[in-house]
This record gives sequence, structure tokens and C-alpha cells, in this order.
Amino acid sequence: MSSTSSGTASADPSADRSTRPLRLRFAPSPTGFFHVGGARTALYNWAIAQREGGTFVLRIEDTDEARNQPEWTQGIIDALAWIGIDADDPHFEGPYFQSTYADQHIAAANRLYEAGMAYYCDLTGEQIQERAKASGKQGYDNSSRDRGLEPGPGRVLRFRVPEGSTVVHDLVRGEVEFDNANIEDFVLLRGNGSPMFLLANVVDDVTMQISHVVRAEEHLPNTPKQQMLWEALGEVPPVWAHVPVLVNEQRKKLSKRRDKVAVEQYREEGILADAMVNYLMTLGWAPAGDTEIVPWSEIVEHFRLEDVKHSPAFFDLKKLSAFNKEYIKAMPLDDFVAACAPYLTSDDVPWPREQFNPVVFSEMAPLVQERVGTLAEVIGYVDFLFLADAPIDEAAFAKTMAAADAVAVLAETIDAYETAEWDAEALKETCFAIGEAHGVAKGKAQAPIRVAITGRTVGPPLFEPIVRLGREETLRRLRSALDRIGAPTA
RNA sequence: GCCCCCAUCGUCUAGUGGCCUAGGACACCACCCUUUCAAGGUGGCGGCACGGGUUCGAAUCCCGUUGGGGGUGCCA
Repeated sequence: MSSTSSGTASADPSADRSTRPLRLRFAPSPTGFFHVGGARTALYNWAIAQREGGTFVLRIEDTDEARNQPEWTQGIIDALAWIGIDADDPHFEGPYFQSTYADQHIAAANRLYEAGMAYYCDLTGEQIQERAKASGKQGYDNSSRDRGLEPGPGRVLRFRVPEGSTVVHDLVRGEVEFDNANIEDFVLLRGNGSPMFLLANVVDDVTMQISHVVRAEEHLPNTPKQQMLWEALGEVPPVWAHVPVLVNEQRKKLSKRRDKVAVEQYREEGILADAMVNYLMTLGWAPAGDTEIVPWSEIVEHFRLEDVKHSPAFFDLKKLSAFNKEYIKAMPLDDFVAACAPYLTSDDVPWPREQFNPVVFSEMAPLVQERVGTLAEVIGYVDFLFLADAPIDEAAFAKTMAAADAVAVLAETIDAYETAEWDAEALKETCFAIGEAHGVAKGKAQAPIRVAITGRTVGPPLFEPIVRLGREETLRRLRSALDRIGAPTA
């Protein structure tokens, strides 16, 4: 029962566990939106469950009543579904809610108390601090251990940490040894009788017959405590695997307050689920070969916890965007058009909703698809087609029109377009010919036209959209630009 | 403070003692292509934290130093 390093129970847990069904779990607490770090942990669990024919158990750890918000639970389920962890998949089990198992947690705590492995303590936080200050040592000093306190209001139940040391066998980190002397007698039951995370988590894992606990590295210091609990409960501990945390540019753990960590937010911006999944999997692990962009099926086939890196990984928006761009370009055109639809018909689109023309967008889609990094960026590439006027970027406009011969090219193009054949190739050649007459290169020649029509200096190829806009509207915008040049800037 | 983890280009990584004058990707720079922007092509910049060992041989093994991170709650 003791957790000494020579104990048989902790010598090789995987040996025993391997004979049991593979059951993994993902146990988020519903205290906010879904965190990208959580998404990666879930994906790691999911990949293993899928390949090995195991079960992925979703357990919502909602025991912190003060912070628990029911609506976050659905958010977790939706976010999981988005990254491919589908509640209807045969490998999926749950969700279970930890709060519904409180009786079991308390019963387990009572068993520990009756067996003498836990005891009651009436020290308040202030008292603990005072004692710590006096002794010069931090934390609770186990001083209630042998006071033989009975259960009572305000009294917490503490686990009696045994002598010796605890060796955690971790799939990614190897053996990690903790001296039990450094582990204080931690709280199992609060003063109000409710169970704490450490206990609830273990009791649920035991009940749900979890064989592998794959979670973030921040839980590693909890692991010896939990392993002692497993053993105290007469159970063989699971296989542990602590994966490195995700960090920001300051190398700090990604936090909800400082960093952009909400999976939902990336989804709203038009990051594709496949891109997010693929990118997340490359943080701490890499597919074999020189390619990082690989389908989920390949990841499932090759992912191994033993290959996961030991050091934290920076969550790099630029690289995520690069992955997303690749995934967008690889989409069949129809899928791309369909994926863009929600963005183009949302409430926060810049044009009047009735002005949106899906046919026009479909025509422009191939030109846009190879340029955008996210789906939300599509709006900025086609807005000029659905707006009453070109969305003029004043700085870009002024700079472009100030260029030598820009105004002349614009004026002459207007004349030419009044009678030109209305076809992209003809329009293009007309514009370039005028430019050439002024000794202006193609890039310079199209610039004033582009800024007059689209309002910007960058965008999709110019002449195809002009054809679509029609002669009348094109001429109107071109003339309006000419007028604007004379007008004083606001 | 104490406990634990970690350490290859700016970033994500490949590398498990000789194939490494360290490979790929993102980012960045240059050139080519090009109606802008992208895309594509070519090339470039850039790294084994440091110091000791072990070994015929070390990015790879050991020890130490330094540096980072995590934990240290009647949160999860």
C-alpha cells in the first residue's frame, strides 16, 4: 500500500493496465470558452483512442460551483465536434458530469478516513499561515495528523501522506520520483463536506476504469498525490502521460486573460478545423518526413505519446495562418464557396445584405481562394463588388494618384472604356496600351484604375471583376475618382 | 523559498553515438515570374545554452552551471 519506489504497484503500472481495455479521458472544467491547449490535449487522447480502438471519455469537471457555468459545457461539446471529436463516434463516451458523482467521492473519502488514511483538521488558512511563518517553512505542517479530530462543520478531511517516495511512470517523461516528505497532507473534503479536485478526479477515473491519463504538464505535480490516492483506494494507478504546455511569445503558459486562446474565436475568424487540428498536432510532435501538412488519418496512424517532445511549444499565429492558407487552397472550389457563405451573409458584412450576389461571388471565388489566410478575409477581397461605391482607402488613393501620369492614364482609360469591347482581355490591353503611351509599366498603369474601382492598391486580379461590374458602374467609379482628385481631402 | 519539468535556427520541429561541414516547415531577405497582392520557382540568413566528463568518435550518454517553465489553494 505504501508508495515506496520499490512497491510493486508503482513498479510497472503499464504491465497491468495493458491487459485492461484502453480507456482515455478528457476532463475539462467548464470555466470559460474552449482553450486551444485543451483542444490539443483532447486531440492527443482522441488519436490514441481511434487507432487503438480505445474509448475517449468526456467528463465535465464542474465541482467548482462558484465558477461553473452550464452554457460552457455545450461550448466544449461543440468545439470538440468542430475539431472532429464527435460525440456520436463509437470511440466517444459521455459527457459525464463530475458533480453528479459527489456522493461517490465523499464515500471514498470516508473509507479513507475509516481506514486511518485520512484525518480531520480544523486549522483555518490564517492559522496555517501563522504556523508556517513561525516555523519558517511554507504550507501546512501536518500538525493535525494525530489530534484525532472527529468530523465536524468547518473541518477539512486531509489525506495522510505516507513516508517514502512516489515514483510516477510517465509515458512522455519517464520515471519521475517525488519525496513524500515534500508533499503536505492535502485536502480531500472541504470544510463544507464537498470533495476537492484531486479526490474527485481520481474517484471518477477509478469508476470509469480509465487506463491512461493524458493531460497537460501542469498536472505533473499533482500526480504523486493522485497516485497515492489510487493506491490508498486499492487500485492500480493508470498509465500517466504529461504533455508539454502551450506558451505565448513570452514563454508563459497560454492564459485566457492575456492570450487569444479560444478555439471558438479562431473558428469565427475562418480558421478551418482541419488546419487547426493539423497545426495543433505539430506542437510537441511531428509527422515523419519533411511534410507537416498531413491528413488526420495519417496522424492517427503515426502519433505516439512516446514521441511527444518534453519542452513547451509556442502557439504561433503566423504558422497557424500558413497552415490555414494551405488548407484553403486545397479545398475544392465548391467547398470553398460554401464555406465562405456564412461570412458573406452575416450581419457584420459591410455592404447592404440585399446587395450580395452569390453568383458574382462564385465567379470571383477562384481568384480569392488562393489569396486569403482565413475565411473572414474574403470579405475584404470582394466588398467593392457589393458596395454602392468603392471603399476608398484615402492614403492609398492619394499615393496612387500622385504618381506620374496616373491621372492622365485614368482620364484616358475612362474615354477608352466608353466604347471598348467589354471583355477582361480587351479591357486589360486597353489600359496597358494607354500606360505604354505614357511610358508607364503595366503595374503602374492598372494602379489608378484599381484604386478607383476597389478602393485599394491590393486585391484580386482587376479586370475580371470590372467586367462583372459592368460598363456603367465602372465608368461611374472611374469618373468619381477623377472628381475626388480635385476635391480637398477631408 | 521549496518541489518538479525542460533546453537543436527568431518560431515549430527532424535527429535516439559515427549517414550531421545538423535536415524540413513558418517567418524574414534577395532574385525570377507577374496588372497589384498572393501563389509558384531559385537562392540566402540563421541553431545543437555553457563547462566538465565517458568514448576511437557526441546534438545524441553522465555530472555540474546557467537560463526558461510548471507547481506550491478548503481552484481545476
